[in-house]
Amino acid sequence: MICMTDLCTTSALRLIQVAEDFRAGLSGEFSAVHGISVNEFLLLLHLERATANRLSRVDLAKRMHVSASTITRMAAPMEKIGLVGREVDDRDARLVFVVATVTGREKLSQSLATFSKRAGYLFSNRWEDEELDQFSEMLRRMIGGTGDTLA
Amino acid sequence: MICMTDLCTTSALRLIQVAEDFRAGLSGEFSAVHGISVNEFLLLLHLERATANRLSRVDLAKRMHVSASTITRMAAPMEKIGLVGREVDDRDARLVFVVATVTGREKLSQSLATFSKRAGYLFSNRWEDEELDQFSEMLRRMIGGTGDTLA
DNA sequence: GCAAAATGCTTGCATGTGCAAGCGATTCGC
DNA sequence: GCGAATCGCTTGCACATGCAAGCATTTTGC
Repeated sequence: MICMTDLCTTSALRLIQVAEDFRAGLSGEFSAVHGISVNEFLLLLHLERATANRLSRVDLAKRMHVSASTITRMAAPMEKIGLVGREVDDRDARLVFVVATVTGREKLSQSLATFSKRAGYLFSNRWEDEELDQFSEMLRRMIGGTGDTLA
Repeated sequence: MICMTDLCTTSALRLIQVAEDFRAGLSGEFSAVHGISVNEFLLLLHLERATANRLSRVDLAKRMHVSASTITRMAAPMEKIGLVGREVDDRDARLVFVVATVTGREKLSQSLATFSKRAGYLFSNRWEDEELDQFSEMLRRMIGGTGDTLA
């Protein structure tokens, strides 16, 4: 018996599986070719797509579904190797923004090319343009409307 | 300029984001209501859907995109609380299969209900049945054809 | 104005995970 | 058959991460 519940469940399972497959493949190439993790890539991407190209640590944490302490500990080595820097807020001394350096933006650009290549593998030669359009639009509708989105 | 590459990239980013949003929400409810992690749930689900309802540790590792040592360390506490047991292979003494106990299957059943409920939230009231059908079929095509699939 | 609550960030501790090494069992090459 | 290579699993170590506590700063309630 196929009912709506089953279809939702199956779709959600497939969604998780496809995302994890893709991410697992990405992980190897990222560390080998670019020397960064997928999460570090996503951190740089969040910065690039944020207003003013900078984000506080708690904002980053919410967008990346990790704790604030993880952001602190992710940013430290990225500062050390010059991918990101920090900016303080004039009005609120508690805020410490994370900003991408020029080096960080270059790293993001190179990593994004790898990402796009693999994204192409994931879809290409299987789907019509129209199908992909529709798929992308469906996913857009599934992302929460907070606006703090990557795509 | 919108080209195929951009569309693939955007779709892949959205795919990852939706999957992580969903998984993050699931994680809290699973630990609070069922006392298991999402990965433990997925381990039980892999067992349920495997032929003979059992899998070796390396098979589990491949299907779950984790290392073999992680399976060893995940299975140990699950054995302790009676969710899974172990079976040895008569012909190959190296193989130690992981099998779900009755308790484990009950836990899976309850957890799957939570999963389905949240999967329903993810899709329901937004999509037509036909759209969801198509979405599910698209995801099916994106899963590698090894057959070791959950859905 | 000021104390209390809230906010942003960091740190200590516990847990989860991957990698490499090690051990026992099996298969391969000859 | 037998040694070497392979395979399945486990363990030591290092690293990543969440939670709770702590500190500094800001906002709130009065």
